[in-house]
This record gives sequence, structure tokens and C-alpha cells, in this order.
Amino acid sequence: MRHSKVRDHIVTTASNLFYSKGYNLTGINEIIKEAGIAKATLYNHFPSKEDICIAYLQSKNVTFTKDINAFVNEAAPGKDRIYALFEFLKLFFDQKDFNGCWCLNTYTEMPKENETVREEIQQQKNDFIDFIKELIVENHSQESDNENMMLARKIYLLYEGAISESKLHQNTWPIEASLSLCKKILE
Amino acid sequence: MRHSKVRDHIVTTASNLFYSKGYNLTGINEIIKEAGIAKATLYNHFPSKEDICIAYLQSKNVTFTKDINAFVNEAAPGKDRIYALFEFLKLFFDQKDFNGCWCLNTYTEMPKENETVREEIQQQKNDFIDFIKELIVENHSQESDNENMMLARKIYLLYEGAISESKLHQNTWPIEASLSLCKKILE
Amino acid sequence: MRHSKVRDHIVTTASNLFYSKGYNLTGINEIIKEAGIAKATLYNHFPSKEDICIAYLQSKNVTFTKDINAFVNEAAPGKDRIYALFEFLKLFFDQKDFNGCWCLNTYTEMPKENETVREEIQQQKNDFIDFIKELIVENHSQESDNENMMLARKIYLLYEGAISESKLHQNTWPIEASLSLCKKILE
Amino acid sequence: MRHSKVRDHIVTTASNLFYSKGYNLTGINEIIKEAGIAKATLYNHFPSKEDICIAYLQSKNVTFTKDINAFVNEAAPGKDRIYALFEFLKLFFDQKDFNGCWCLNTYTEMPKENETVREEIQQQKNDFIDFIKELIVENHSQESDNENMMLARKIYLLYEGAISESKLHQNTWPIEASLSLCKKILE
DNA sequence: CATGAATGAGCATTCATTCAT
DNA sequence: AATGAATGAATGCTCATTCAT
Repeated sequence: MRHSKVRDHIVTTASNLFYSKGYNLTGINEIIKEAGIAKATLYNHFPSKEDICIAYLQSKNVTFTKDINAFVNEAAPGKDRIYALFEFLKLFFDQKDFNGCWCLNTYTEMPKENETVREEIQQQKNDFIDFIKELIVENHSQESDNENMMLARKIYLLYEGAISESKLHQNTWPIEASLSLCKKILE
Repeated sequence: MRHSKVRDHIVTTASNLFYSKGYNLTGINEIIKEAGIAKATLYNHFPSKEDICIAYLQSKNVTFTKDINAFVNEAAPGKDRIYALFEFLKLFFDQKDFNGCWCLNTYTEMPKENETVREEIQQQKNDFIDFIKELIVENHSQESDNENMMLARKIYLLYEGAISESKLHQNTWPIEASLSLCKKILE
Repeated sequence: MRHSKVRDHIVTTASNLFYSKGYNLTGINEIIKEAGIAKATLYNHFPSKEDICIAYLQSKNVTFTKDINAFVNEAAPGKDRIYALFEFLKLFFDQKDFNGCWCLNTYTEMPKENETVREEIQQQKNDFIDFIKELIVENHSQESDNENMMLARKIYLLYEGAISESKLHQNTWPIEASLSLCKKILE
Repeated sequence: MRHSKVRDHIVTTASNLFYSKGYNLTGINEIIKEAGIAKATLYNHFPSKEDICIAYLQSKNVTFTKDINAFVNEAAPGKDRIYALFEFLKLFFDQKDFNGCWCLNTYTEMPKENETVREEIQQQKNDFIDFIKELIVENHSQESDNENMMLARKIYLLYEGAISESKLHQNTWPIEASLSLCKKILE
């Protein structure tokens, strides 16, 4: 049974802790205490802490993908939808538990040897680049596929820089600066 | 005695481990074993692991500042010196223990409550932004101080995006893309 | 319902695991996984792991008694039937999951306080001694009952030494040596 | 420092527990509680429980070798020294914590994969066989080396059967029977 | 009769730090 | 200034068993 109420509860609880405190600074004991379950219950649902981490990453990604899709679709087709990425980021930043990008954070916390987690993260980022590319294609589809990809990567880099640095400096200026730069290259 | 041979040896050893494995995944035992010293010796020089972390960050910054300064000064004055930032990053990426930015990594690994480390990191990043601003001033000093700062932040964001993402994707395309974008906004 | 198909399946599965891995190194989870049943199903048939252990010992003994009886009866009446015990042991040793004597193994693994299991094992061994005594009686019945018993115990000791040590040294020399000694005392 | 007071204390404490309760039924917690030390202190002296097991086996063997040597040397040279092996065993049996052979017990408790422990045990047993062979050589040295070895193995098998079965049946008859058999083959 | 889910107590091991010398 | 030894608290994980359905 892949989806159970308890399982979802564990993922939600662990996700909040992993995201706000970090993966290595969150112990299993803290997760079960917060979730109000026994240790063996957790291990009945997940073979190891690493598996909870994967579930955490996937859960974050599902929500993110859904939310950002909905958000950009509220903007007018064209460049505004691309700019909306950064508006979305501002809302994200304003959330009281904002702690940057779960992917970058987790990638940093994991031992290099953990290829499972690394590949999950790389996949999510590549999916995000593809998502940006789609927005670009909608906007100026006269370019070659390769040029669209190049542009998508640049906007992706601006987004990533913005999320990392707004966290580090605890300020929105990186988001504003990235948006400004984004507008410049799309004009 | 702020500077002793043993102290420097500890910092060097710990730095290599912290940088390549991460702060939380590096234990005190590993540091003393690698350094070939007794545990109490380490604690004679540093009150706690956190203090070694500060020394690590400072040590990394001293080297970085010296090296990047030297590197950009080899380029012709003007835009080339700014582009040299990204050339420097490529060399950095090619080093066999490359693991992204020690500041971003450590910021992610530390508990939010640790303001000492957070402030050290923010200071380093602000110093780096100032360094970029100096390069800009040298290049087109006719702009206002505020506009120079805005531009410096944008180039800084490109640099930060490039270092983070080249690590994550294990590829140089983020550096190339950032450099390309940098050239575009300076033309 | 003392004998059900499920019950027998559990005993068979548990027996294989207990014998090859040891009682303490075999978990309930491994048994149910291997048997393909639910945990509660197992506990419907056996009140505790210890009860499965008893069933395991009895099951092993039933098979052993049947097999060794059949085997020695194929030999000519007289001394050959006694020597056949060691020939039987050689065949036992050659089985790919050979792991010595289930009784001695289980006796070693159980806490001293577990008298139920200890008595079951002692009973099986006493039955085996009686079995050997019967073979002796068939052979030279002119001896007193006491002398027959003494002889049976000696042959039993050779058998037990042979099984333990062939396992420990992973070699058949202990069986050969015991057989050789057995022949000497019967000549 | 291979030999420290604490280390010896740990080995002594663990040995008593491993021998009387069994390796798997003795937890690290019980060892440290009985030894009156902190958990990390134990792990400062031994990398793992398995290493304590090796130390336990070696410690038992050192004492055994010393004691049995001293004991047999008190007997008159010749057959008596060989018979003394079984007299020694009787004294061993009478000790209040007698629980059979530590080697056979530990061999049974260990997973098959643990070759380190298995080899240690096999080595001890082979050394013991060599010891018996020496006693035989002293007695009737006119035999070939191979025949002496064959005889040593047989007496060894009697000894091993005696120790295993006196434990299982909680009685000295196996020792008496083995001794009786031993006398028969040496006459 | 069978099940999936839950549990408390326990496991071996590692952590950063302190202390007496 | 340097050390080896000791520590309490926490780590991730497994155990046999129970319970509601």
C-alpha cells in the first residue's frame, strides 16, 4: 500500500523538519516525536532515513511543480509568465519557514557517495529547466531548440542564484536583481 | 599565541575535510586522526568544533581572495577582468576536490541559531560583492555608486549560480552560461 | 487443529532458517517473508517464537529418526548397522546446508532458563542413545543391559564428536576418525 | 597501548557474560553496566563487539592452555598425562559457571560469514590437537608422525564429545565414558 | 482463520566534549 | 603545550509481540 495516512503524515512531518533544520540535524527521534508515532511504525513505512529523504524531495517537488504551474498560468502568456517565476519566488521567500531550495540544501548535506539522492535532485532540476524552456517556447518560438535551451538555462541560473542568495542574505534583493536581469535579456 | 604551527595544521586538515565531506559529516576524530594529533591538543587550540569552522571559513576566504585577485589582475583592465571571474571559476571547478562554495555549503549545514557562522559567511559574500564592484568601477566609473552596486550584485548572482549549479550538475555549462550572460549585460 | 497446511509450512520455513542461520539470527520477519504469510497468521499458529523452536526441533527429529532408521536397516544386521551411523553422517555432511547438530546448536543459543527447550533436546538425545543401544543389542545381546548402555553412550559420543567437529573444521576427517574408533571398540 | 587495566577489565567482564549467557544474548549495555564503564569507553578500547569476541576467545584460550598444561604436567609422564585431559575436564565441569566449550558455542552463534572468528576458533582447536599429539609423542614415540596425528585426533574427538555432552546432559557420564574409551585405545 | 498496522524495549555504534596528568 | 582515557547523550535501526478488523 504505497499511500497510507500514516505514511503521508510521516512524510509531512519529516519534510517540515528536514527543510527547516536540515537533513543531518534532524534525527529519527525528532521525527517520530513530532509525528506522535513509535519508532518501529516509522520503520514499517520506510526502510531507512534515506528513503524518507527521497519521499521528502518528491513531496516537495510535487507541491512546487503544481504551485508554480498554477501561479505562472495566472500571468498573461508571454514574458510575463517568465517574470512570474520570480514573483513566485518572492511569495516563497515570504513564507515564515523559507530556507532556500530543498534540492540544493539536501545535495549539500548528503555524502558524495549517495547517488540515489543526487540523481533525484538532478532530475528535479532538469525538469525545472524543461519547464522554463516550455515557457520560453510559448513566448518566442521562432528560435532553435538549442537556443531555447540555452536561454532556459540562463533563466534557471538566475532563479537558482536568487533563491540561494535571498536565503543567505535574508533579503529579497537577490530576487529583484535576478528579475531585473531576466527582463534585460528578454527585452 | 594566535598563530602556531599546530594550529595552522589543524585548520588545513579540517578545512580539507569540511570542504570535501561537509561539516556535519566530518567528525572530530577524523580531523585528529588525519592531523596526527591528540584530541586534547585540538581542544587546546579551539574551544569547540564551531571555532574550527570559523577558522576554516576564514582560511578559505584568505586563499580565495588572494588567488582571485591575482588571477583577475593578470587580465587586461576592463571587462576582461570581470569575465576572468568566471575563468577563475572554471579552474576552481577542475580541481579534483571541487565541491562548490564553502560558504553556501556551511550556511546550509549550520543550525539557524548559529549567528556567528552566518555572519561570517554574509560578511565574506558582501566583501566579494564589493570586490566585484571595484572591478566595475575600474571599468565604467561614469555610473553612480548605486548603479555600480546593482551591477555588482547581478554579476555576483551569476557567479553564485554558476558555482552552485556546476557542482549540482557536475558540469561546466552553468559557468559558461553565466559568463555568456555576463558578457551580454556588459556589452 | 494441531496439523494444518499453513502450520506445516511455517515449521518447514522456520526450520530451514533456524538450522542454517541459527535461532537467534533468524527473525520473525524473515520467517513470515520467506513463508509468504502475515505476521499475525504466524502468531495465530504459534504463541511465541519459542514454540516455533520446539516445533522445529520436533520436526527435525521426526525426519532424522525416520531417515537414519531406514538407512541403517539397509545395512546387514550386526556391526555394519552401527558403522552405518557414520556413513549416514557423511551423507548428512555432504548436504549443502549442513550446519551440524540442530540440538547442540539450539541448546547453545537458548538462555539457560529455558527448560522446555532444554528438556526437548535432552529427550531427543536420550532417544538417540536408546536407538544405538537397540542396534547393539541386535549385535551382541549376550552383554548385560548396563554394559550395552555404556557401549551405546560411547558410540553416541563418537557420533556427537564427529558431527560437531566436521562442522567446525569443515571437513570429514572427524567422521572418519570416529568411525575408525568405533570399529576398533567393536572388534 | 594494547594492554590497559580497563581493557583487561572489559575483556574479563565480557568473557564471563559471553561464556555463561552466550554471545548473542549478551548486549553491549550489559557489559558496560557490569563493568561499570561508559559506552564510549568500551568503544575506545574495542572497535566493535566482534573485536571483544576475539579478545574473549583469546583470553579463554590463554588461560585454558596455561591451566591444562600445568595440570597434565602434574601427572606422571606417559598415558597418565593423556588421561589427565579428562580429569581436567571433570574439574572444569565442576566449576559453577561451566557452559561447555567457548569455541563450539561461539562458532554456533556466529553468522557463517564471519570468517575472522571462525578462523580464530579453528586455530585454537588445531593448536589443541597439536598439544595432544605432543603428549602422545612423549608416550609412544615409535609411531609415525601420521599415526600420532590420527591418534591425537581421536582423543581430541573424545574430549570434544565429552565437553559438549556433559554440558547438554548436565552430567559427568560423558567425561567418564570418553575417558574409558581413551584408556581402551591406548592399552 | 487471516491480516496490516502499531508498539516499547532493545540493539550496536558515534558524537563532541572534558578531565587528570 | 600536549596527551590518553573517559563520558553522557544521541545516532539510525531491529526485535518479538499485540491489536483492531
